[in-house]
Amino acid sequence: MASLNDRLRSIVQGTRPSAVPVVSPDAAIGHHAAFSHQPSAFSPFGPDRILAAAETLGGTVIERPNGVVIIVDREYRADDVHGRQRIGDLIETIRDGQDAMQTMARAWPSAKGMGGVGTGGSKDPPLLFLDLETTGLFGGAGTQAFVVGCAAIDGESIRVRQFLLPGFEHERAVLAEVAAWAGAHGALVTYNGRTFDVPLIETRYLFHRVPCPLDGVPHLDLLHAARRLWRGRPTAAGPDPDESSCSLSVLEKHLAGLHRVGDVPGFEIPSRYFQFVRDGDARPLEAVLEHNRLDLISLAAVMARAITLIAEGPRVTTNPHECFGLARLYERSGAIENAEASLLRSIDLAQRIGAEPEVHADALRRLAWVRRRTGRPHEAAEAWRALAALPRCPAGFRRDAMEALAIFHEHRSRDLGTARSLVLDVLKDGPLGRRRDAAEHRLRRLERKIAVREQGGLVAALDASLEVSN
DNA sequence: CTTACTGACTCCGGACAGGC
DNA sequence: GCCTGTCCGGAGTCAGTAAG
Repeated sequence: MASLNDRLRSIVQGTRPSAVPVVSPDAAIGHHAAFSHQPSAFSPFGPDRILAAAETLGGTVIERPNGVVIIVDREYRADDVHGRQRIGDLIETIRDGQDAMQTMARAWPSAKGMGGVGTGGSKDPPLLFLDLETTGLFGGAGTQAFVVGCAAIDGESIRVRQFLLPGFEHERAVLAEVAAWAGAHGALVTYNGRTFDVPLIETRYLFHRVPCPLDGVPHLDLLHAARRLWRGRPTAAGPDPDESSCSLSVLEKHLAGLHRVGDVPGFEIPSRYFQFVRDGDARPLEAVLEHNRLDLISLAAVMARAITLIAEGPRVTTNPHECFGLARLYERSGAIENAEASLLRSIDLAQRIGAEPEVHADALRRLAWVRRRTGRPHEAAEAWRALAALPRCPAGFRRDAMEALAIFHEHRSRDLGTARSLVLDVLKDGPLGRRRDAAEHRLRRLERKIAVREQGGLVAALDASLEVSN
């Protein structure tokens, strides 16, 4: 610490810096210690507090013409674990995940340009996992990011670099450092970043009239794939909305088995930073930085699980719910064969477990839709029949099945009697509004057709008997 | 608490097919 | 050729939900 103070004094006195580096060398980006800034840049509290804060947080300080940045670097090595996940396994899965990422990109085209972007393989620029800690949730020009957390795969490790804003007046310097780092990376991966992180950081660059380094960078927001795969999943404790949500903190427990100890609740994060800005004591921020690092690694863990499911297919899950979500994801991406295989497995799993009438019914209904849409009405009818016959089938699903079967029998198999009795069953259910109107309309039409057919039969019989008598 | 994005749902119009 | 019904995509609406 004495050396830091020496260095600090030299800055305050406007002399050249001593030989002690205040930033870790980073050849890829080309940082060099150049601590010659005028002391006025360190308001509201002095440079000693910034250096002390960096030391408290295990970081380093770099100075730029427009301000000062605290940088905290951490490395997660292959043998480290995140919950029950080995970091090395996450890295390997993500590295090999190119095809699965493209599937996600096709499913959510707003993940602009993910196709063709590497996943951190030897020739690709590494993915940039991004997570901000901000002064609030409210967005707009008043909310600032005080930690820009970035993670990237580097060899056999995940490297996390956190850019901490030492005071509001240093924002331009932080943004410039982030831009330099982001420029060395490829596609962006976030959690709810499309709504939160990216618009917020774009606003900050816009505010300072500086080009945003994320403009035009391919972006995969994992929230949407996560919702597709895991939303509304039942939990061991029953239907608990808190435990079946798709927040990152809930998913990391579910997917990676990570249980955080002493984690900072999100709502507390802004106030810890305001406290730091007031008194310069960085200790409350240690937990905030740790929270941010865990979020970044969890983001990678969620991504790895999604990649495994998409790449390996439905055989790697024994959960009918997850399997159904996988089918929906494939369907969105246009991989209809994979979608159908996943639906069949979901149905099979639900049948074996026997405890999931909703997911079972949902999968059968989806299977029927997929088959009808791909021009296989007879196979679709099989699925509708299985759905209508499902024990404990939710009423709405059964009604859909009977309507679809009535259409099938009227127009495809030409079994008007079966169609009519199905419509009568639908009407017994007491549908309301347009559904009732449609069913009554169908019934009248079927009865007309049946009468015509019977008349035709009578005429034919009469003709035949006349022919015999002649 | 705010914001904006998504998905589910409904409605509407056009394309198409089949029956008469 | 007309009528009826289905299918499909696009537009509009609304509720739910992540982020600190």
